[in-house]
Amino acid sequence: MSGNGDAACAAPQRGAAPPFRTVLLWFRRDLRVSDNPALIAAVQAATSVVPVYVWAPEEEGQFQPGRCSRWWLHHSLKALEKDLQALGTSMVYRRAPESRIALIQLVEETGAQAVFFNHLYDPISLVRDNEVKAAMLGMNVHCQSFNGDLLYEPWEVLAAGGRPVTSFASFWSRLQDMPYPPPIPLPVPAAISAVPPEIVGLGLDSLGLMSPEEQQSNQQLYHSWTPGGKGAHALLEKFVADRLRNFSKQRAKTDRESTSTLSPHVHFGEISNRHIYYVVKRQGAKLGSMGGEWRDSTADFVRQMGYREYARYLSFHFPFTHERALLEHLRAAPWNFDQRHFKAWRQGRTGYPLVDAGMRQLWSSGWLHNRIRVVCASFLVKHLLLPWQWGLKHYWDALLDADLECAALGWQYISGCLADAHPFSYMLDLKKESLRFDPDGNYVRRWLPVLARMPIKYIHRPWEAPDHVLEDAGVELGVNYPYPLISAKESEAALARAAEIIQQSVVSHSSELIPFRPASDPSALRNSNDASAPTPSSVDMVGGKRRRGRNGEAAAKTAGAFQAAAARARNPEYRGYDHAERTAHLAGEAAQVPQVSFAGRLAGEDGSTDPGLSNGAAGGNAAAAAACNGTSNPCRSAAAPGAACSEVQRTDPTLSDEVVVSNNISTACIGHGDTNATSGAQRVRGGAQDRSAPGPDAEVPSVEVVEAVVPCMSGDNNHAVVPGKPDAGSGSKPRCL
DNA sequence: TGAGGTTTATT
DNA sequence: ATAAACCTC
Repeated sequence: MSGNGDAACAAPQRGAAPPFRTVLLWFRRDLRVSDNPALIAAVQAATSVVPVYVWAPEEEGQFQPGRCSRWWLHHSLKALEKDLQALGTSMVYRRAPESRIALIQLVEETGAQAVFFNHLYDPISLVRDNEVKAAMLGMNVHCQSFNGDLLYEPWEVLAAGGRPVTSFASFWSRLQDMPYPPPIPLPVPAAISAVPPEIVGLGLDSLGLMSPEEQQSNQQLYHSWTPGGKGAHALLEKFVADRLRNFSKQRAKTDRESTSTLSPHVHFGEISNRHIYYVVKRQGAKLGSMGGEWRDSTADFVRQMGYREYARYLSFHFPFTHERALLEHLRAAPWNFDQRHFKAWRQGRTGYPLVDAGMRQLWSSGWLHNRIRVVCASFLVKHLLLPWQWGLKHYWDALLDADLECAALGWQYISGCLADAHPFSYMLDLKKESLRFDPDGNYVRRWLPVLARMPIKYIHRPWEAPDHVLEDAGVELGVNYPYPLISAKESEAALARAAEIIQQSVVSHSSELIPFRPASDPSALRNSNDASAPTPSSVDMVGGKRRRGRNGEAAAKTAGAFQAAAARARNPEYRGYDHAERTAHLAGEAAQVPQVSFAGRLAGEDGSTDPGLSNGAAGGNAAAAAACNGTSNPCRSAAAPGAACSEVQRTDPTLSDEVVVSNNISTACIGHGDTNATSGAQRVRGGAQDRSAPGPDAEVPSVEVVEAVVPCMSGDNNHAVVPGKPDAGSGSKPRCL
């Protein structure tokens, strides 16, 4: 008995009165009634349970969910509401600038003596949840949290010396050698007492998760997806019955039918991953003897689940991986901060059909097959030498299943800043990938209709096609489909140069500054105090002067682990190893390093200049245009709204685009974490990716690139100035090869 | 059969 | 880069 079983400690003795009169059940990304440890515990521990969902996107900073993600959240909550109603209760919705504030209010209104919730592991939640606990402690309210998301908690899986492991292989083998199984899924409670009538919340609709302007863009989502636990379980059943058997062989196929497509369900916790784990395991055990493919496929699928598990593990132990590289050597990467390249990538106008098809599918459907995510991400980082943080932010804004921990792991993997990934210098072979994942070109044809009539031979490299072939296919390079943004040769050379610069930096700094492989640094985690918290437990008690039963000690350790993780997340200097001795050096370096961000704003392009971009809103980009005209300013800061952009606005005649570039935009925009054209409030409701208004070009992720060493945007010529790179300006002009 | 080359996956 | 899996002679 482990994990969920511990939840029983909160249960009353049979016949005895429950220890609490009222418990707040705080839902977050555990939107389900089955296998929900916090829910079960609350039902057992309280006479009255008040389920609550707080919509407080502002506290997520620049990682507020995008349109598709919010659409999903809305419908997921709706489905949960229905499930709760069937059990006899309802959801209390609140809108607040901070979850903590709403919870404090609700505690006061309900007189709740306890708050129960399930753990989250992203850096933002680590901090917030600990602040919530502190607040509850201050109010003498019991606060108890549970493992509702993972097979094993991050502190249960440690290397010798209590340090976290830093390679997936060791993580995975440890996970499989654990002496006890992952928590067994819990049942749906028989009934939940109704919320007292005097407790009122908002209606789901008035949270504004979907805005009217987005409705049109959201229409197609209804056809492809069914958010909610019921949809999730149906999907899992179908997957196990139809596709699991051949998962190992088929999953590289890029059409949607090869994978489980459960990720958005899993992200919002509509279905417990432990449930999935046991279903798949059982299937493998049952049918493993019937053929190797069952064994391979179930193991393979569970391994994919392991990546998600590992992502949370890394995020917990190194709560900066969504913005800084795990291996520090990428601090020296000479990123090519080129707005035009970044924009072309987002719009799917790089001239490489597989990448462009992927980027258009991403933007228009919110979904991408994993392999295509890899191809597009790799193209951004390795071909265009753009910082992976920019790509991460765009994926975050566009993906239906956007998940910060998985994003951090994926992008760091792509960028070569994990100990067990490709080295930075490795470049994906696009030719090969195209042949492997889209041999017939059907994927490209589907998402790039302009290439629909290209013969197979040239569909992945239209720039090599003879004129008459292009003519027959109705393709005019440079007109309705772009020339490659950068040639394979050029990008290879640039990558090699970049890798050299990085390598030099590593060599010259490694002794005193950069442990190339922090994984093997024995001083790793010296400044964390969670090394002593490996005891398995799902129960976390903070502030409970009440029950410190037999699990009290383990619970205290769990709380300690979370406090330590929150402290790490709060500490901007934390890099997974003792940082103090290097601070001076870093501070010296930081003084010469302008913080680079971007607040590019391109107006009036979209469909009007690119007929191939079917999703563009031709001529309808009023919001973006207004943003650049100063009607509303994309660069806002609380202190000086609109201060940053006007002085650096520039027009680039080669693109008929207004390009807003700034050197020190970060100081003005970054703190705010939001450089969208719409106001903060509008953005929350979804300005971000509303296709009926701004297209992908209007989406301006503000991502602080803190690890760059020198590159800065030149206000003069709008291209990155990269030391050691002779033709630094080469990326600034549209390419016609 | 096994040495030796080739492909594939790595998060 | 590197190892494992997969070919081939």
